[in-house]
Amino acid sequence: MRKSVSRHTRQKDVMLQGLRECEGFVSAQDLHRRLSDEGLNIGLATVYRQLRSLEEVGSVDTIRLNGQQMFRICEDNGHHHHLICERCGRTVEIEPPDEQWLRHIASDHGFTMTSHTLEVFGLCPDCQRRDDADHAGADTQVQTAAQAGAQTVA
Amino acid sequence: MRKSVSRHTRQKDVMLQGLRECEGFVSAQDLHRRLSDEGLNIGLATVYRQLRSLEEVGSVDTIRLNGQQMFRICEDNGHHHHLICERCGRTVEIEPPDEQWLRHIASDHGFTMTSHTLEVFGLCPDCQRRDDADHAGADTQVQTAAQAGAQTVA
DNA sequence: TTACCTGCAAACGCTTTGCATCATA
DNA sequence: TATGATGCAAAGCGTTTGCAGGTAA
Repeated sequence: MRKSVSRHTRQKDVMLQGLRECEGFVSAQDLHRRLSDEGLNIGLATVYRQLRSLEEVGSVDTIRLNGQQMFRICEDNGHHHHLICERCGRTVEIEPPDEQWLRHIASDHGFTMTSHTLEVFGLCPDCQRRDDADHAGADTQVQTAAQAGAQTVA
Repeated sequence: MRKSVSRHTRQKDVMLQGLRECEGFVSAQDLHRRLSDEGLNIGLATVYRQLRSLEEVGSVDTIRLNGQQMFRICEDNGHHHHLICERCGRTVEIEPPDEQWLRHIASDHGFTMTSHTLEVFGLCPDCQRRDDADHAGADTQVQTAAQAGAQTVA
């Protein structure tokens, strides 16, 4: 069993560049489209493969939103959580909750904690403003895509 | 615009019964298979449709695990979170984190919080024991399905 | 020259939908 | 009897994979 060495390719650069240009989380498909629009040709499969390996190494962190996996570059390592705008995907990192507390809760039930997720969804200042403007005109349809999405709990 | 009235059907009963028999979260497919095995015929599409409407009403809560949506009956309303065994899906409800704190964090960044997720993954006592037994034999492959799954952050 | 990486397209798994039929109220 | 619910199969969607050709080292 030989250890394979990762090679440097144009596509990898393109990927990182694309990720860095994003403010918040992007889906694989969006990232691919965005790169294609810039004329930086790269296969969709490659985007997925690259994102997966970046995830494994911990260079991107991911969440699930609207049935898709969303990715965000993350140069620093270490565990953190996000405050996410459910409209535009803009992201702010927030401090982790008290992990000791979580671990404690787990062991109270005989569980050994291995991991946890915490995501806070909301509207960023800009989208809020835009939202208010919209409401001034027509004010039906309160439900947003993200709220309709799976994993979020009110 | 007339309000449509929900009808009582055999399938709905079967669904609820099936859900009640589950200790933790089940996927739609598993639930369907489980019911079929019991001879309670019900279409897969119906299972999905039913789960969706139960979710809308708040009678089930859901999480995402391994790329599937998992469902769990939840007779009480009110927001809560879960401690989930990543091996067998067994679930324990835990108290919500300090929501005021989350809301505060959000507004610190100009966000309006609309929702949040918190899931704690681990091994339940039983699976832990089973795991130890396995390790006594072969002790390779540490990675579990759930750890490899998307939304979990180490 | 080796073997990792890429692109394409086909395959996949979960979920949703169109439509004809069934059955509740 | 009217119309919401169901079942089937097909379609949809995001994601993964097989494979032949490309390319870094």
